[in-house]
Amino acid sequence: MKSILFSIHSQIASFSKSEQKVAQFILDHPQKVIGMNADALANKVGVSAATVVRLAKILSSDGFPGVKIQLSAETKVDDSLYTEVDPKDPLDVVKQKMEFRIGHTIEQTNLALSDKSVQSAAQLIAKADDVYAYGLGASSIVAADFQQKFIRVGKPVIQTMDTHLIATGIVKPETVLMLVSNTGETVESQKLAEVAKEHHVPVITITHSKKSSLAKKSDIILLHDDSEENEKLRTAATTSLMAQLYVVDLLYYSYLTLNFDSNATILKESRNVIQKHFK
Amino acid sequence: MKSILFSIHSQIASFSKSEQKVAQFILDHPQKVIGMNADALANKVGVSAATVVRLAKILSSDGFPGVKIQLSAETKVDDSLYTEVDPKDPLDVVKQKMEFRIGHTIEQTNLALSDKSVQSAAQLIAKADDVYAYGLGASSIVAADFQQKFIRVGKPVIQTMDTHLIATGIVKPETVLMLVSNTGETVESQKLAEVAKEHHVPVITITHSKKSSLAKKSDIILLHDDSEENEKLRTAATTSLMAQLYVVDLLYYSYLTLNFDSNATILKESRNVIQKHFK
DNA sequence: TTTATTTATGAAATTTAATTTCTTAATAGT
DNA sequence: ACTATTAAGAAATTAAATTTCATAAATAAA
Repeated sequence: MKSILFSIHSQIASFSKSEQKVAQFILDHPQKVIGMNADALANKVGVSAATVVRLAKILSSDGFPGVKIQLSAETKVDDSLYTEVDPKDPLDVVKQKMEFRIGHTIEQTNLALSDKSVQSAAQLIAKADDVYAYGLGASSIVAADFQQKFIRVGKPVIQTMDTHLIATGIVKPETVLMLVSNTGETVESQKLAEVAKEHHVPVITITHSKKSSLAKKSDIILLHDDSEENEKLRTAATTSLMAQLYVVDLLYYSYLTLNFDSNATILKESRNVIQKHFK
Repeated sequence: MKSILFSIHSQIASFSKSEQKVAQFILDHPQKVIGMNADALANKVGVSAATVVRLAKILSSDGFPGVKIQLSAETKVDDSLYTEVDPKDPLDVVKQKMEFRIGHTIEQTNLALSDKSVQSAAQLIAKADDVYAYGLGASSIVAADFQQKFIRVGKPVIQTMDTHLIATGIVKPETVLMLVSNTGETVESQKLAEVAKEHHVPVITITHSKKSSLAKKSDIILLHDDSEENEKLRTAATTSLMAQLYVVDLLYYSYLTLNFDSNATILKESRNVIQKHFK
């Protein structure tokens, strides 16, 4: 289905003068139009209802009500939901707010994250002999997810919180270091990045801040959204966690497609193993 | 603006018999309803148009057309996006598809998950002396997140993959066992549930299947969506993982609000510790 | 169990909104 | 300047939504 706003935009030159007035109003105030009837819109822009309806027929086979329905599908919901969760909120309100926030976070991450970085990161991992992953706190969960996903497609990842162990591992250049740090300021991660640099080991970092100290020490930055700037109580920041996991998932996907057939085979085999021996 | 589907879901019990027929049809086929008029919908479910309109008035101040408009806003139109990610898709298409899928998953989880269960689970945890958490594979990540969140608010959670250790821990009735299992068929989890039952330890389970063996052995079931039925390649099932993490987050929220002031104080203090000693 | 009262429901009437038709005005082409 | 074509509004029509009202079903009271 095509975007109706886009369709208006690209067709507007071909409309008649009165129709253009209507079309322009729809482009400027789609949200308002949703709440109007054809008559009201006609009055608002100073044309007749017939003109409004005629235009509507061009835009949608379902006439004016159809236009409103399509506008509603495209015009993003109002932002009243995009508020901080409050400790006084009942659970069903929290659910609504969270649903909205998570959607927003993923959307923002899609914008922030560069496809090229993901693909380069996937290639680095594919070429590497060993991959080390490190994250502290909530980021350790992301590092663990990274490990699980890649082991399943035959790419062993060492994930540990023992920084000394990682430091001793990343002395060969055939290695890759994956760091996960929301703020990009975790001291331990920075130290590991320095060690990696010394030994010409590429560093991939998942973070929300491209200006952070860690970002500056990284070869590839996988940027995710951080909508938690004004977090208060909702510390453990599930939306940030989800954004990071989402980045890992895209990276995993990108890796899979690099050599799809062979990776899919390994994946299938690793599933069979579980199925056969543990179920 | 509240979600109309959510609103129907939570109010449906209070509707009359005929209204319920209409409401259920809307829940099952929102997309179809958008293309119908009140009469057609009435005929489809075998009630009168008056009933349809009456229900519509309850759901939206703008009556039946208003309901259609709201459905359109929520029912993410583009079906082509709601498809399995394909290995041939370029990354930007994958991003779009994933954004949609994740949104859908959270939405479905909001519908599946009962507020009452979350609140009861939070209360059980609050009353317990010790909490044990167990999950295997991707579910271990969820269990780890659960542990992290609750430790930060002063409720120690023991999370380990050593089932024997957990089994020896859950012999006192002041204990709670949290199990995470997507399918609800993991053998180890079932064994732990049996041990718990023997010692009158309540079992809380996060799963997508309420009919699973594990669900039957649980005292509280926290149900999440699983849109991965027809997964092919996208095994590591990030959307399921996110749904589970989301459930944990709601549980955490619910726990926090039980005794908000004291929990917020502990949380603040635990943050200060990190800030002061590790940054 | 019977009776009263409330609630639920559909048929028909009404209202409102959308759409079409028809006429006139504006514009462009000869 | 005259004719053909297109544009646009007023009024008429049609379709949809909504309300009213009578009746049936369910529930409570006697």
